[in-house]
Amino acid sequence: MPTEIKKYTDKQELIAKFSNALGHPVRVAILQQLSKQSCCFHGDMAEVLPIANSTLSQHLKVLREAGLIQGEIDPPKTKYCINKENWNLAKGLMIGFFD
Amino acid sequence: MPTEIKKYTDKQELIAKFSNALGHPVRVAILQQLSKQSCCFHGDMAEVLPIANSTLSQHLKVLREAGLIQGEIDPPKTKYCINKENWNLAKGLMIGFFD
DNA sequence: ATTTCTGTTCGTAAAGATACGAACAATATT
DNA sequence: AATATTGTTCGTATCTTTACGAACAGAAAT
Repeated sequence: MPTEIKKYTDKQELIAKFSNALGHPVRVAILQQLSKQSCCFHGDMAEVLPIANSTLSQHLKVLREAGLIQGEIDPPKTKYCINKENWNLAKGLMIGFFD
Repeated sequence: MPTEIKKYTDKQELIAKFSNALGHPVRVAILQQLSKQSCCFHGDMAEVLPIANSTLSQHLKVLREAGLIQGEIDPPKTKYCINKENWNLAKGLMIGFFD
């Protein structure tokens, strides 16, 4: 495992990872809503968005795995919030990227 | 064709489109280089990047179709440049998005 | 005219993304 | 205990992305 050849810098990988998470309009919509009010329930988003519930779960998972949001179960509902640390990291990277 | 139901706003679609283009580290690397020196030949990038020539062409096409770069043939070479108008559009959208 | 240089496009394979409904799990309510 | 509510996960189908080498195309030089 020390024989891993890095093809890209950590920064390039990070920018790509965050950008990828923003690469679908429904995920942009989710994040816009979430950044506006910081937190939101799955159900409230499902009412507004033009996708099936299961598809929404998948997109939320993508955002979670990219580190941009975090979810917590607040039975029987699930509440999703912006992960502020990574959100700010992404913000800084993107601003730096565009100069 | 008037019966098109819009699922997302133009802004959401645009952010997703630009983000998608940034969604692969090699494309991030290309744009970093290009934004640093404004223009660059295909061949010079090919020397540095860890991908085949044909793959590079594909990635450049993705960036072109997203509007972030433009290419012009300067025989026998091909020169690629940042599309400044769209670059600034993307910059503005991303900054607005992250607040 | 043929060869060289540069880059694109084609063909193709493997992997990932997106979508949905059905089935499942966990908690709360009856 | 049975039911209802809320989301997640599973199974599946379809499409897209990424990658490569081979074949191709255009201009320049021999």
